[in-house]
Amino acid sequence: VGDLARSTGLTVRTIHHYEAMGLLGSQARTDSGHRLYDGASVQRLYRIRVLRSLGVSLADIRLLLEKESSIASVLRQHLARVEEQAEGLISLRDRLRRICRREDSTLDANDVLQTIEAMSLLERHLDRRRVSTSTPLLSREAAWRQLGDELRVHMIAGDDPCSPRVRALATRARSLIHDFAAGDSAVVAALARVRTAAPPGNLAGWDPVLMRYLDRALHALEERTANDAE
Amino acid sequence: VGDLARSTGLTVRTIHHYEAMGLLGSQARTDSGHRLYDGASVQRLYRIRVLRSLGVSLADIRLLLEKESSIASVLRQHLARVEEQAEGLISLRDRLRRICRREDSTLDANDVLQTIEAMSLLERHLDRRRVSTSTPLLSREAAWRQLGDELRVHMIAGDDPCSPRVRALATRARSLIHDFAAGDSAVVAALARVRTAAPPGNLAGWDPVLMRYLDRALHALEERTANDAE
DNA sequence: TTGCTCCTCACGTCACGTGAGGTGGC
DNA sequence: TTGCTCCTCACGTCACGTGAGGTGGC
Repeated sequence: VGDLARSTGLTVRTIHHYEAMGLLGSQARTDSGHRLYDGASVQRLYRIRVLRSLGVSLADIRLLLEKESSIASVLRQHLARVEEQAEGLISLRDRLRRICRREDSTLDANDVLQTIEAMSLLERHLDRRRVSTSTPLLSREAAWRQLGDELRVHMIAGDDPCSPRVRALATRARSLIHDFAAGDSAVVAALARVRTAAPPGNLAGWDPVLMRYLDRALHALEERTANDAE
Repeated sequence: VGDLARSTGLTVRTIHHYEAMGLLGSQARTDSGHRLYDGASVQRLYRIRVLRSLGVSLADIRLLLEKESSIASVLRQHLARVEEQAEGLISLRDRLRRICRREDSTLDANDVLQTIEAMSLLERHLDRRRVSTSTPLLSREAAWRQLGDELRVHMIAGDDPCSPRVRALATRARSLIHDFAAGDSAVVAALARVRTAAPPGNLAGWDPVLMRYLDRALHALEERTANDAE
């Protein structure tokens, strides 16, 4: 009978479900059809409960109980899945945080949606680069960090973003950006949008204020290039 | 028709599903019953797609599209859910990592399961404490950190865990432990098990080696107390 | 006779995927 | 006539929750 439920902390329905899924062997029945359980059932349910608390699927638990696979391998496989899920969820969380942070002021739906799309486009681009590119990410990050440090000096000194020294740095930044984008102008545009609309908190030593400063310098650079072309 | 599918990157079935869920208004039909879509449909589907990529539910998206709620509020609510999920998943991931790390050597299923249960018992206890206790967690952590620093000196010096100085520290540790357990002996036992079987990597400045050292000292202390009692 | 537990279906959850079976346009 | 697209059901997913309707034991 299901005093079992009370002693295991499960619901009766859950126990029936486990039985239907084949996690409990066939139980003895009383004349009236009521199930009879013994200590082994309690033990079995206890194990199931612990494994379920880790999120292991009933199918995997069944394999385990049938001794067709070891705890070690099941848990390791499960860990792999959880790692992947957690990574995805953390990245989603961070994207949402960045969007929600700035969004109190600017409430235009279209704008927000485009920013979101820019962010996921960049994420996809990063993933592609991660597998395909030969230049290690670390050296790129070092280049950005170096550039950020130099640029910050000018920003703190209050230099005009159009001044020649700053412009030289902006040119370097632009080249790094185009290098990263690998000829994809959508990536360049997405970078520009994300940089102003939902800047990452701390990436390679850059902060939002510094990014805005770079943005002004890049704008100045673009205008100048346009003028030269005329 | 569903060239729409190709131009939005969705499957035909997905579009039909969205329509069934009320996310697309009623479409015009051709004589033969085929649906006709226009630019507005593309725009609508584009928005749905972006929001779905954030994991927003179809129900929430519908509310948004019907202007019954703002993007800002929907995204903030969604963020709250995601934060909670991520927190849970991260804690699960960390528990699994700690279990899998040691588990290659000791493969006894019962042992592993009991360790898992000890870990979740501690987690629950921590949660309860977090809301009920008046002593701030930070001061407890500081006490542990201080104790760890002192103990490490003895460990590095190669002092016997039974020596009087170390024993004094172990007594302090035991008092901290009982304070944390608040009279619950199951918590004390769980702590002992987790400490040896699946120690956290870095908690308040403690590392597994230091924990094992403390463990030996505590054992020595217990034996001595038992002897005194005789 | 009245509560209580037990039983067995069976629908609902969430966002679709995947056939199943049939019809219109080239 | 032959492919292709389109249509509308409808089942399956995962771990149960939640009644629905009926029966045995006190």
